[in-house]
Amino acid sequence: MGDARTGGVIVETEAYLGPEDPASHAATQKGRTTRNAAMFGPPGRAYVYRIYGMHWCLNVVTGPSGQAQAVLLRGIEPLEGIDEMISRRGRAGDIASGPGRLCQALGVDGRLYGHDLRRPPLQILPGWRVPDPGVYVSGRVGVRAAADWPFRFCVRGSSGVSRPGA
DNA sequence: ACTCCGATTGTT
DNA sequence: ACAATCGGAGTA
Repeated sequence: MGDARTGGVIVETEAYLGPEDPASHAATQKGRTTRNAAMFGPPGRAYVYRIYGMHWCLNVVTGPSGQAQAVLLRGIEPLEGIDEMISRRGRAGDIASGPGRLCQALGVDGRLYGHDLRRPPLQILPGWRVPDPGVYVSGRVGVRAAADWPFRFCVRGSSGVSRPGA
């Protein structure tokens, strides 16, 4: 089966701002390009891009049109269609912890560029509140510029977090 | 046209 | 510690 519904709870995210954020694909020097165009579009859409020539990364555009703000989804804790996700990943461990793994597990690729995340085949649904003590903040992973900006949010103790910290 | 390198992952 | 792998972005 390659059509089983898959999904989980988002447990690790990273925020990226617009021109004022040197680590953002929308940084001033770069401006609007073909690749980051979705970032400048309306919120609630998917900004998908390829990294290192082999992995996909999924962002949720968050700022209003023109502001180019987005949130990178770095990890989910698998809930539905686990077998399908394991099949897509080709391994049982680390199913969807990490931006690349998350996309592979959910079957996300460039076809979803600009997709409206309120509707199938990929949607974000209401979850539940996590009390502040259950969340910790850290610097961003894998970036050179502004790596220390406290924009990474993780659910404490979750197995879906890619690089567990405090 | 050419070079550099990345919001990563898996293996050595 | 390092290879895999390639298109985007900058330079010319």
